[in-house]
Amino acid sequence: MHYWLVKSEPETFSWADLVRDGHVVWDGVRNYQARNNLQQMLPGDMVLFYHSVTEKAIVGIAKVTKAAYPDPTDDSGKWVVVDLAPYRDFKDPVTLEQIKQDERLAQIALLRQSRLSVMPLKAEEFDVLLALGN
DNA sequence: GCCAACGTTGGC
DNA sequence: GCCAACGTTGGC
Repeated sequence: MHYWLVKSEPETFSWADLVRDGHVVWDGVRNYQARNNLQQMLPGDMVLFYHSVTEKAIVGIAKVTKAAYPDPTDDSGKWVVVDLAPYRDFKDPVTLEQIKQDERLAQIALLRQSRLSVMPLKAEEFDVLLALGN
C-alpha cells in the first residue's frame, strides 16, 4: 500500500465531479516526475485529492482502481494514466495553511515542490492528514 | 494581476 | 551540450 496526493483545479475537475461520476481516468499528465509517480501506483493505493488555486485544501480520499496504462489522449505513447474512484470525503478539508503550520508535514512534497501535480506521501504524512481531515 | 519556480524549446 | 527565451503552474 502506497500513499499519494494529486492536485486538480476544482474549476476543471473537482472532488464533487469525481463523487458524481464514481470514477475518473486521470489523464493529461505531461510531466516526467508526475508520470513516474503514476507508474508506481497500484490498485488499492490511497490518493488524497487536493483542490489547487481557488480552494487550496485536501478534500477527500480516492483509491486507485487500475494501475498505469497508456494515456488515451496522447498519441506519442509516452504518457500514462491511472483510474481513480472516490473512497471517503474529508469531513474537514485540510487547508494549505494548516499543512504549512504543522511541523510534522514540513517535508511534504506539496510544500517543497509546489508545481508537481502527482506526488508520493509518506505513511506518516498520510496519517497526519487523515487525522486532520477526519 | 504579479511573480517565483520550473520545464521545455531551439539557436548556437 | 549550453543557455536564453518562453510557457505554465500555482501561491500570494
